[in-house]
Amino acid sequence: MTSSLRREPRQARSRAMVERIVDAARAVLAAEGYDAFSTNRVAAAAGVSPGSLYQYFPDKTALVDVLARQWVDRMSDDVAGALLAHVDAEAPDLLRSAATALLDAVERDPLMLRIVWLELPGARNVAARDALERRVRDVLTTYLRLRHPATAERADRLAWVLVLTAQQLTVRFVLDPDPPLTREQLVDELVAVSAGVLGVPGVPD
Amino acid sequence: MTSSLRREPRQARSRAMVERIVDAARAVLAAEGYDAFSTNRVAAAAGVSPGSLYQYFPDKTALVDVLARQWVDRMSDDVAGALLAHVDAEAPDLLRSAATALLDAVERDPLMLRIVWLELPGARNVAARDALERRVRDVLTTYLRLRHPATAERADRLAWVLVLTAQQLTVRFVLDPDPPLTREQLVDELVAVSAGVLGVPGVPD
DNA sequence: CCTGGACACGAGCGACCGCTCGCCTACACT
DNA sequence: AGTGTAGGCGAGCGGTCGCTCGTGTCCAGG
Repeated sequence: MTSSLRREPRQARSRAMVERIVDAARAVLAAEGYDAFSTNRVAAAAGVSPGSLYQYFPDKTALVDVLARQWVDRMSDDVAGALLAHVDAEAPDLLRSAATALLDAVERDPLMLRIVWLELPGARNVAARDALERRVRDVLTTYLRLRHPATAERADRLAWVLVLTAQQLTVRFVLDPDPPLTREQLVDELVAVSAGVLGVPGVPD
Repeated sequence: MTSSLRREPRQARSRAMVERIVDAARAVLAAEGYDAFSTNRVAAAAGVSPGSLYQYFPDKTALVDVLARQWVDRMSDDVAGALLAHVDAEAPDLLRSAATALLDAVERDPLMLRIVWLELPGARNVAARDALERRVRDVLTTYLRLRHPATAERADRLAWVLVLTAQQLTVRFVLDPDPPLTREQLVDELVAVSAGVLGVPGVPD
């Protein structure tokens, strides 16, 4: 991966400094929102001078990009891994496992979720979410082609619908301070939606 | 409704000025994004001095709020009206009509949709979307209780799921410059999702 | 001990922002 | 014409921001 750093930190001390800056950046963002996210503020929070910050990050957006990329990578690893772990199950068990795993992944870091989803300004926000969606959608499309050949020729459409739907419901559930349903109810609804789209039986009810 | 204007414009000339400012604000936002949306820039685009702008708007956010509120009002009128217009149909015709009407409404002003969804900064963005969602969800909840009494006790949950899902799919479809499905296919998927959640037959296939 | 260069520092530059306020014009009314 | 006033005007204020660059520090190699 090409680095977005201005100068590659070669010594342990330099790498520690970059890490301190990134951690401080995440802390400022989480605690005070994007409005307070100025480079001077981040440098101060890291106990570092603005000049030092700019030895390693070419500009402010590079710093945001590092945070967003870290989050997207971890999040998509979680989700993709969770889906692949249940590949061998049969529907509707598969759907239920996948829904639960997805919800677990989304719930793991609500602070950064809120930041990436709601705080980052337009362009960065969209880029991060797109990267996450594409990764998850690719995994799902591949799975559908392999394990659900009946829907093969519309696998890309189905993956688009399922990813956007499941993402929206889980994210909003986690971000909602007072959600109108419980975790278990949400999983039920996720199963119902997926079953409806896939044309497989969800709950025999 | 309480006005967010600093001074209520009483004469025709004043009202025309407010309108010019609001129109210019929308134009700047649409053409150059929120980064270029400075009060000086808007005033210049309206052919008006910054001082005049601040005779009617107490601060910058008030101007954004007017734009957002106009959009939310029109959008939610469209959606709620479209839903109520098909109240008498039977599923799955009802679902198909509702899905089509929803898509029509969302497609009506893609420019402002993009602005409210992607450009406005966090807080304003969320407030506008919340207002829209609540309005549509209320209509849907009422409908479900009346016409779908079998699901009455979970009507609020169902409305939450349906509104978020349909909203996400339609909005993303409209904003996506190269969507992976056609309009007709999207309507089909909306019907399938809704049918799955409601537990009614969607397409007899 | 001397020296050179990598690195960290932080005051501050230049630009732009939201917003104000004293001035001036235009018009209603005498 | 004279005059009071509502309202439009725009230079510019106070402040913040992203970012720079001259200076100082520290340490490795001779």
